[in-house]
Amino acid sequence: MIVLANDSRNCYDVFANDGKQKFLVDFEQAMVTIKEVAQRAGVSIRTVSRVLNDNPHVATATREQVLSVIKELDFRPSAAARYMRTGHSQLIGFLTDELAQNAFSYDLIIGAQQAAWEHEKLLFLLNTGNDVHVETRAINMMRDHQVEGIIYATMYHREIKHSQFPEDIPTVLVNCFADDRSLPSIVPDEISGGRLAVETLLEHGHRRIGFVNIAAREPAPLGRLEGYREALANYGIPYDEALVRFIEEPFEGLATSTYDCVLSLLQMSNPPTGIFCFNDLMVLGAYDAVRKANLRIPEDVAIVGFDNVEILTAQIHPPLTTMELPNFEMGQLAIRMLLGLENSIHNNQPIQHMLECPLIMRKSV
Amino acid sequence: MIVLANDSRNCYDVFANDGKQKFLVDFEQAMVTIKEVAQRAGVSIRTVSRVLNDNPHVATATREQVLSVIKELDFRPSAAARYMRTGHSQLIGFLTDELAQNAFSYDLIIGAQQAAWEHEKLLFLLNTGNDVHVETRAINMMRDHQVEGIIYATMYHREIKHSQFPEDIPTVLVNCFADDRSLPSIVPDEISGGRLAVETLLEHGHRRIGFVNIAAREPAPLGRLEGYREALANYGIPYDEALVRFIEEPFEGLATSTYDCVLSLLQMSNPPTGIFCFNDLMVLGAYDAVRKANLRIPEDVAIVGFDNVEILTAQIHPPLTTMELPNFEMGQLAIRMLLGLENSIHNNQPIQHMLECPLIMRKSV
DNA sequence: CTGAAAGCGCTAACAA
DNA sequence: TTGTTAGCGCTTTCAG
Repeated sequence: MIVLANDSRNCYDVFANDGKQKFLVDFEQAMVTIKEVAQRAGVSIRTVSRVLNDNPHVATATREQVLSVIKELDFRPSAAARYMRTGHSQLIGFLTDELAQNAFSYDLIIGAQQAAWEHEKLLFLLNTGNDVHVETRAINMMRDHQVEGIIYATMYHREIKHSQFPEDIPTVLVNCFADDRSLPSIVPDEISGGRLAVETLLEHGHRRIGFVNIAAREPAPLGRLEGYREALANYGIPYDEALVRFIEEPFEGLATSTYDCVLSLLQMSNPPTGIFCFNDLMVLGAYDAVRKANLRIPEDVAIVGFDNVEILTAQIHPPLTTMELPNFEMGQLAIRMLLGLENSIHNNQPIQHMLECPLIMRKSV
Repeated sequence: MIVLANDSRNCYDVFANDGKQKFLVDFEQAMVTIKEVAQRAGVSIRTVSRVLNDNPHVATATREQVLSVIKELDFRPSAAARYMRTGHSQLIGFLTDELAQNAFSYDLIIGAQQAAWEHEKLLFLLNTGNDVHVETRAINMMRDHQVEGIIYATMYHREIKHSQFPEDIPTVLVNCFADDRSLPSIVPDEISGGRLAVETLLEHGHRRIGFVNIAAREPAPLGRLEGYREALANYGIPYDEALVRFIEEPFEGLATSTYDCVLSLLQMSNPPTGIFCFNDLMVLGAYDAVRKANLRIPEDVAIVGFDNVEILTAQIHPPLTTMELPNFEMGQLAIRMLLGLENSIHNNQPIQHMLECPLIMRKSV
C-alpha cells in the first residue's frame, strides 16, 4: 500500500513545502554545449576543448577566461560525445550472479567502486539472478554502452562457464574461475584461510579440533578442509575422521544442522575442545550446542568461524573469532586488472590471483 | 598477499589452460558499425536504422536481409551515438550514502536494478561514503554521462539536505527525505510497522509489552514508538513508561546493551511477557537475556524484531518473528517514479510515498 | 518503401 | 597560441 505524504499519520512533519517543485516526466535537460562556452568566451571550440583536456598550448589568460565561462554556465562536457571521438567510455560493467542479503559481497562492490572512482570510471551494476538469458542480455547491454571491461562476480566461490563471455571485452572473474581457465580471476585462498583458522586453535593449545563442513564439491569446503589437514599436519596431529562432519544439502536450516553436529561432537567420549565452522552462520548453531552441553566459550570449547559477517560475529556473545573474506581487496584488484595496473597475464596465461583471508581475532578462542 | 595460479598449493586444478588467452591492456574493440551492416546488406544506413528502430516502412524482405546481416556481424548499435541524437541516455544514477554489511539494502538495489532492467535502463552505482565532496563529484559524473535521473538512497531513514542535488535532473529519494520537502521520496512507514509489530504481540494475548528502542531523534525510533503507543491505545492499554527503554549512543555493542535492558525488564516486579525490539540485531541480546532469566521463547516471553535480516532471523533459535523493510518495493518504486510511471507530484508538491512493512511471522511469538 | 545528407557534442589533424 | 574542419555512429528531415 502506498500512502501519500499528506496522510495524517505522520510523526515527522512532511507537510512543509516552501516552494520548490520538481516535475519528473519530460524533464528537458538544458544542456550547455562547448559551442556556447566558446561563443560566450569569444574563442573557438577548439580552444575550449584544449582547456578541458589540459592541453598546455593555451595562453594563461585565455584559459582563465574560458574556465570562468565554464563555471558561469556550469558547463560539463558530454561523456557520450567524448566517447565518440576517443573511444574511451569510462564505463565498467559489474555483473553479479546473485546479490542476496545472506551473502557478503558489499565490500566487493565497494572495493570495485572505489577503485573505479579513483580512475574516473563509472560502474554499471547488473544482477543476473543466475539466469543465462538475463546474463546474455546484460552483456549485450554492456556492449551497447561500450564498457571498457566487465567484472563478473559470483556469490560463492565456484567454477563458471567461460562461453558466455564475449571475446572482445576484457573480463575479470571474481570469486569464481572459468571452466577452461581462459579468463583471469581473483579468488580467496580457501586453503590458507582454513589452515590459519585451525592453527589459531592449535596455537591456543587445542589438540582435538572438530570441523563442521558442508558436503559440496566446491572450492570453499574443499579448500578449507585441505587447510584443516595442513594445519594438523604442521602440528604433527593425525587426521581423525570422527572429528570432521559434513552437513548435507539443502542448506536452509544450516544453523540447526550445525547444532546437532556440534552437540554430537561434544558428546563423543573424547570430545574436541576446539571447533572450526565452515561459516559464521553455522556458528549460531554451534554456540547453542555448546550452551546446551553446559560448556563455556572459549574456556571449555573454542570456536572459529569463516566469512566475518559483522552483524553476527561482532554481536553474538562472546564475539566470534573468524576469518574474513578479502572482498574489498578482490573488488579493488579486479578494477586494477581491468585497467592494466595489475598483471592479468603471466607466461601467456590468464592469472588467477588468490588473496589471503585475514584472521579476525575476537573472544571465542 | 597475492598468489599466482601456478603456485603449488591448490586443491582444485588451476593449471589446465587449453589455449585461449586474453590480454587486457589495450584491447581494441573492433566495433561493427551501422555503415558496415548497410554495405554488407546492400542497403543504405537509413534502412538499417529503420530496422533497428522497428520502423514499419521497411519491406519484409529487406528487413529480413538486414536482420540476418546484423546477426551475422553480431552488430549492436552504439548507445552513445544513439544518445547523441535522441537525448536518451538510458542511464540512471543510483547514489548511496553508505553501503555496509550491517545494512539491509541489497533488496533496494535489486529492486531498482530489476525495474530499470525492465525498461532497458542501466544503473550506475555510486557509493559516496557520506562525503560531501565525493557526492558532488559523483553527481557531476552522473551529469557528464547524462543520466536521466538520480536515485539517492540512505542507509537509514533520515532527513537530508536538498541543496546538494541539481535542479535539472529528476531525483527521487529513498529511505530519506529533503529538509525542505522539495524532492519526491519513498520511505518505510515506521508507524504502521511499529503498530503492527506490537499488535501481533497483543493478538497473542500479551498485555505487558516492553519496547527496547534506541535514543535517537530519527524517523525510525520515533515512528516505531508512535506505532507502539497506537497499538496499545487500540487495545485500551495505558502507556507505561517503565516498559519502554532507550539505548543511548554509541550503538556499537547494541546486542549487549539490549541484553542488559531486557534482563532488567524481566526482573521487574510486573515483567512484560512480550518484547518489541527496535531491530533484529538487538534481538540477539534479547534472546540471551531471556535464556539467562531461564525463560522460554515464546512460551514465557514473546519477541518481535524489525528489519528481517534473514541471516539472523531465519537462523536463530527460535526463528524470529519480525517486520520487514519494504526495500525491494522502494527500489522498484523509485525507478518507476523516475520513469514517470508512478506519480511524483500531487497538488504541485513532491510526493512522499510511505510503504508498509510486512510482518514476517516465525516462531518467536 | 528507400536514400542522401545534416547534425548531435566533442576531439584531433592540419593550417594559420 | 589559436582556429578550421572532418568525423566518431547514429537518427532524422526531406526528397525521391
